[in-house]
Amino acid sequence: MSTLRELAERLGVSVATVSRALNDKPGVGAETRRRVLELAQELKYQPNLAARSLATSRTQNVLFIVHRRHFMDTKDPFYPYIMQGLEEALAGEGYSVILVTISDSQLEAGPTAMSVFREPRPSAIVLAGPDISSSFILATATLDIKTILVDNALSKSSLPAVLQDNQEGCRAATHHLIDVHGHENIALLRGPNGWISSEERTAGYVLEMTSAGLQPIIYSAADTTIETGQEAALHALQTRPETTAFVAINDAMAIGAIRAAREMGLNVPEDLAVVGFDNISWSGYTDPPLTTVSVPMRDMGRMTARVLLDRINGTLSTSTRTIAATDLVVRASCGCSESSESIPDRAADEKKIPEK
Amino acid sequence: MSTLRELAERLGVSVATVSRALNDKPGVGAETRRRVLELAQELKYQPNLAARSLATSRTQNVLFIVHRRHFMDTKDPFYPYIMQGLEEALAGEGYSVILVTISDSQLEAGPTAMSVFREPRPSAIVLAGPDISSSFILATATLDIKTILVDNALSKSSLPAVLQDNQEGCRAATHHLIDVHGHENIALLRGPNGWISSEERTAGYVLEMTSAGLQPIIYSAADTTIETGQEAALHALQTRPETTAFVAINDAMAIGAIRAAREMGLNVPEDLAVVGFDNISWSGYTDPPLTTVSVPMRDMGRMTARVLLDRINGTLSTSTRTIAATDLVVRASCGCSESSESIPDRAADEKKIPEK
DNA sequence: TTGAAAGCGCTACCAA
DNA sequence: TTGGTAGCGCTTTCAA
Repeated sequence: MSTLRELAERLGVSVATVSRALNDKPGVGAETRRRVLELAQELKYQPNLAARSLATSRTQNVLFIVHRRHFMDTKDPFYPYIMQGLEEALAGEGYSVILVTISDSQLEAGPTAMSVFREPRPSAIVLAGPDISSSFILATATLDIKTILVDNALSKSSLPAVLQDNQEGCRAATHHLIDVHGHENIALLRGPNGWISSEERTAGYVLEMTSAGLQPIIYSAADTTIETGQEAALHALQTRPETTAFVAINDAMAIGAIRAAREMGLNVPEDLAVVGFDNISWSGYTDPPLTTVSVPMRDMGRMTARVLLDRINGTLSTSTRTIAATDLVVRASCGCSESSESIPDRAADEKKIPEK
Repeated sequence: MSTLRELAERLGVSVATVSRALNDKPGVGAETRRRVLELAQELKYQPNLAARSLATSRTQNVLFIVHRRHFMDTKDPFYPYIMQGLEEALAGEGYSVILVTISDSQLEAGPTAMSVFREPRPSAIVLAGPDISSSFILATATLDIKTILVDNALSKSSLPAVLQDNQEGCRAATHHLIDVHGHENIALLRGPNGWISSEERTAGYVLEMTSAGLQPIIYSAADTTIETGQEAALHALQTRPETTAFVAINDAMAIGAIRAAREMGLNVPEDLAVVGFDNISWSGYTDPPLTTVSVPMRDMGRMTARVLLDRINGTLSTSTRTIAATDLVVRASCGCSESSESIPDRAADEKKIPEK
């Protein structure tokens, strides 16, 4: 393990100069810099992170904070994918990703009560999921650590956030039912209010319905599971038998809707069309295979890394929302024949929207 | 943020004494130690981890290393659960868990090529999954960093490992088919050789079959997915129509077997019984609901933490395998009526088997 | 543009 | 049982 001093001695310069050269800081002659970089490469110099952290009181770590109940959600694992994308993109940049799952009581106690925020502090913090309370977010943001939200956003704040295009995804799904399959009585199956993705998906549905001159019908359940989806769909089918299609806020509820249809003796998609959202791994194996909207989760992790790096390096100062494109995945539950599944993948696209 | 020196000055002792007291090291008077601990508590003293790492050349981090393709396996997410259990158990002990996903080329290049192994080094390394090559494992083990395997083990080595009770689980599942449902022509659907969990599960099946005087029939597929399970089951049904039950090496293959049955016009469980392994989250929602063997993944993460802490603290010096108990989850695909699903949960049990 | 040196806060060795 | 102190390797300020 070579050290700064070793490099300095070999080159006959001071450690300060070597440090400056290696860190791209001004005040080093071009030729000197070149020689330093060359030798560093040759000796495979790796900075000692503890020493750097001690001197700067910052680690090279990024905290991935997620609610304990939500990290590995059984009905819809979302955050592990994002974390992996983040890790893959950050590993090459010299940053490590630390998993921190927090409980309700920690959420309430706030970030300062957590030892992971002690000196030296992380380079950045990723707050993942809509169930991180805004008080926790706000408290974190005042800590002078780069903070970014994923699958969540604060309406009145300028915190950077990475989101999937919920509204457009749900709009496209609804549009498909209307335009391709000619449905008119399309009901939305959704969960409780408050989560940004639910709200945006609902907005997409409503937008498309009204712009097609159709009446939006919304059924809200207390949760977004197979069971609640089934219940809500059953209720919908009983109270409004004219319903011919469901847009579900996620795949679990969509699967519940298919079960409800079967329970009522209805065939999917002949008597009832169903579309979901998220494209979870087993949505292709339901009977019939589920038409749904895919969310590029790993890409969202990579996007998060990019935004973070931009902020850490000071390249990007304006606050932005980064929106990952979603894609309609057409299978059979909407009424299509399953052959047309592949739609060109624009998952890697991303657009940056300067906030306000 | 109080420092060691601050405590020392307040108490009128040296920093060395304070350090010893706080770290439970010998050479401090009982009364002095008490006073130090008291003041530390009062001031909420938190050691600066960078300083400690610089002095000891060890971080307080634990690396969770898993193959990039395997961390979030779409057909059977396993490691995120384990990682979460690990994190939960370690957070209170002052350790952080860093996710490191590695590619094939990194696997080949070995641990020393990775920057996460530079100075200061992690307190411990968790190598998760059977697709970490033994050369990588061996190289890691020589690094003088506490290393532990999860869902994997080296036969000729004394490395500690945490595993689920695959053999007993598969034996119990097979036993259930024989004993409760009277099947005699039971075939095993499995994947490629080499993975320890597959081998052990196969062994459990073979053990139970032979001890019941029945002939084991094994179908190996190239992978353990729904598709390969379906193919293998189809092949089995065509070549040996007398088959009345399948034991599948995992839930995905079991689901494939159910699809194959449907394809052949067979009813599950009336004409064909199927049991799986892993109890993945949607195994309760297949048609019929899948009888399977549950693996306490979060608990395995906690067990890993415990073994790690024992080793770090030097409490435990003998190398062990820690085996997490598995449980048969009886649903309907075996022929039972679904009511009996709950079997007392002994998931938290664990037994330690001194190696050799 | 370069160098010297003062820390950062802790651990661990050596003396007392 | 205690204290003094020399690093650990880096960043950064101040002088040259």
